[in-house]
Amino acid sequence: MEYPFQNIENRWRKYWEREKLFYVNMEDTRPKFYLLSMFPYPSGELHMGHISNYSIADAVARFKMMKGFKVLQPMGYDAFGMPAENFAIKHNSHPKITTYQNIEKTRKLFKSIGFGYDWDREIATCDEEYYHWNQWIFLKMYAQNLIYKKSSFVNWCPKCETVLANEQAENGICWRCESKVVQKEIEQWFVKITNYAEELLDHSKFDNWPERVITMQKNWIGKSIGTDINFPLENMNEKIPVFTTRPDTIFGCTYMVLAAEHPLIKKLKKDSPNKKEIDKFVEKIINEDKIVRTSEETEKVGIFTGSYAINPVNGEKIPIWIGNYVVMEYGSGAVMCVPAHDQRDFEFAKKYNLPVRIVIQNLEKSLTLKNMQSAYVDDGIMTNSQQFDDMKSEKAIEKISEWMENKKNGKRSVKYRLKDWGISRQRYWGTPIPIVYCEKCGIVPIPEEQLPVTLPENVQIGRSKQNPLLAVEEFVNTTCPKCGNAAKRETDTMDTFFDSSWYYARFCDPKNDKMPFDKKIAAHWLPVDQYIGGIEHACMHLLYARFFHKFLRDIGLFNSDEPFTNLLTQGMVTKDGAKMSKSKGNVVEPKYIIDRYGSDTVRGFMLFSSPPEKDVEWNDEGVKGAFRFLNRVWNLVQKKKDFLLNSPKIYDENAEISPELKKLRYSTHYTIKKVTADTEKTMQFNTAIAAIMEHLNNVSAYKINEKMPKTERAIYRESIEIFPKLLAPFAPHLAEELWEMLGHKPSILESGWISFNEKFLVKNEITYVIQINGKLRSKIIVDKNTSKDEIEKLTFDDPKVQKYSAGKSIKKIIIVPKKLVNVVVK
RNA sequence: GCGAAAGUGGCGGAACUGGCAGACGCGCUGGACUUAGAAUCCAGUGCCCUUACGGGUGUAGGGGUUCAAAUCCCCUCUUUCGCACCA
Repeated sequence: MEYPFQNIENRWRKYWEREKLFYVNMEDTRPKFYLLSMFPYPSGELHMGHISNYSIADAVARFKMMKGFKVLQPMGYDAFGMPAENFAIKHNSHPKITTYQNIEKTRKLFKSIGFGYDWDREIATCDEEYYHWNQWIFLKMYAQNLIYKKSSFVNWCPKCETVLANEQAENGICWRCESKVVQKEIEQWFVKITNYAEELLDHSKFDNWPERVITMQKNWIGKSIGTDINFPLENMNEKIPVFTTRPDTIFGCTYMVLAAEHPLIKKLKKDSPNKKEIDKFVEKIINEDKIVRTSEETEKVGIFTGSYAINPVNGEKIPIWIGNYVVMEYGSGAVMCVPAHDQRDFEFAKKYNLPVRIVIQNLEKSLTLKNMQSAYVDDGIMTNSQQFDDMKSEKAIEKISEWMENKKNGKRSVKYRLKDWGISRQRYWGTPIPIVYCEKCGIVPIPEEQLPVTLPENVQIGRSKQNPLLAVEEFVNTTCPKCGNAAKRETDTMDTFFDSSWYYARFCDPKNDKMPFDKKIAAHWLPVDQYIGGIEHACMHLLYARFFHKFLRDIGLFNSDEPFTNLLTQGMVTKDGAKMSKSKGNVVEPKYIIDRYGSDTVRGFMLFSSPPEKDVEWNDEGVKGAFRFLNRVWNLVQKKKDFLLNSPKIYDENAEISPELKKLRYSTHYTIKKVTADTEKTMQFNTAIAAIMEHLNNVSAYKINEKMPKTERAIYRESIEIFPKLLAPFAPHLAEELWEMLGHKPSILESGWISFNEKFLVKNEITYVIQINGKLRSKIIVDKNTSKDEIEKLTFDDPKVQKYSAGKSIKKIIIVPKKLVNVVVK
């Protein structure tokens, strides 16, 4: 018979809610533990990925509660953004209606699973009470000069007259109308995250972050140390700054390449005879996919501008080209080209017959223009470089930089691959940017007291081609906060990453209507002790949130440097080797599985099938296995309940007991140790659950009878009493039920975690593995105190050893204490 | 393309700091129970040779270091994630 999971789960969910077990009380003086899972986009359905993610978090939360912490586990919704807007268009409705409907559904599903959230703290980023503070933070950043406007390129569909996200413009084709996407230059708002680049590179304040996330962030920020050098233009009173990490090669610079987006091109082409070709070329390059364009394998192409620059170190006239392999986003959008010592420049120079000059020789001095098949990019000895000849190139980097600085023609500098963060979106469903444009006063930020700038509801979604806000006259037309004259509102809304960059702080004080959160309350809860979410957020979300934290610290709202002390990146749920998605038709509905087997089974399966940071492959049969396990535990307790309740709880630890009983007690204490360590240290719930299963097998194998002496009854009782305790993080409803069946008062979460006795884990006998030439041939069991000499003697007494060493000479014998013996024979 | 990871039976996975490969679960095979099925329980289960005893072989592929390699090093292949307007 199946255990009555439905009754059990309903009953305990109601109990937890009634007793407010997961609602945090600020008066509670126990140490805090803030556990946060990345909040979901409310699509109206939870998929298995969510269940997996939140089951991991809930297990940690419950474990920490039992360990005596005051656990804060909140939940909310990342509700703004393109998918929500598109969902509404598809259903011919309004995002506000559909989003709140979907939130309702999502909340219901969460509640049906019994996750331990403090629902009083629920937030949705599309609530006015939330995005009010996005605007407030925006203004604070604006006041600190961290926000500015600049023109940049966006994907633009000429037919739909709308800006497209990268995913809507795959392969340069509009997802709706299949027109060719072009790059359009528009003015957008940017956040100077680069001001914090150096501090973001400092990962030393984390307790436990996956090394790979740290590496990815470091590479994403991409610090490089080099020199800015100015190249004067011939016949023009203008200079082109270039950034180079190899100033030592500057005497070998024979031409220069600008990015197609470089602002100087407009000036240069004026006097050029081939103006039309340049325009055509630039347009073509700008509209190419950047990943493809800058790929090493893509053929380097360029066009001569007709203008020349002067190499400041030797006065040489060098041609200025425009090329596809230079991007505007990095450095200054211009590079000095040294074909002999940079592979990209080398290929470009070969193609267009530009001069190549060797200025760094290898140690053998064997480089010649004729034998060069590729650029020589290593260090070496300077040559063709006037006063720097024969110097080591590493030293020349220093000397030439110094020389340029003295001549006021350059400066040592540090550049980052990290770009400033473009937060403008030409879309409706997001936080309005609190700015007005006044003819008299220019760009005017809305005063704090006048916040929030409410997102108007009266819009036609999906009808108008451009940003729907442009058509809402009562929104756009306003008065200037400075001079009171008529003015226009900004119609761009914010990137949703802005919303999710500080939500962890709002959860600490979600109802505050004076501030985004109270300083003292935030200081109490932050940083988040454990953050859990997908690896896909390694660079963007996690860097943005770290940046926000540092900014809010700098304006005095936080007293910590980092938002998340520990990070766990969990894997996704796959089926048939692929991520579950509707288009692939491999979605498993959580609701169906929960109705059939219960939430404890689904949690158990998710946690058992693989370690948390790995993907979980969904398997219908595997779920049945988890269900079977919980049934076996329930049946065991159900059957033995009366026997156990009539057995003593404590026993004499020193009493002589049978080897079988000793084994059972060993299993009990070993399992507690294993589950505790796996849960606490590495969150390896898969091995923790495996250990509980193993213990169940051990207990089931132990035969009992009514006449068993007291000590034996007590040890047997102990072996069963640990099940509800150890299962409480993974199968919380069943655990509560079993705890009560065994005569305890609920809730088990308030009963404390369980400890083991190291005394019962001591083994007196040790099994040594005997290897001959590294191959397992025999085993010997010896007392734990046996000396090395004795072990060696026992090894040679072993018939197997004699068999395999017969007629051979013993070369060596290696004894690894408490493990093995390896005999090398020949 | 660049950056970051991963690869172990039929499947999910386990293996401390280099020391018995395959814990635990699924599946499969055989048995018990049953009118029958489902469920449950018991036994077996990497592959190859062998009736057995036993032996060989095996952690994506190739090479190396070591008494000893899934684990360390080099090369190759495959898969996954990210690449700045998906969140």
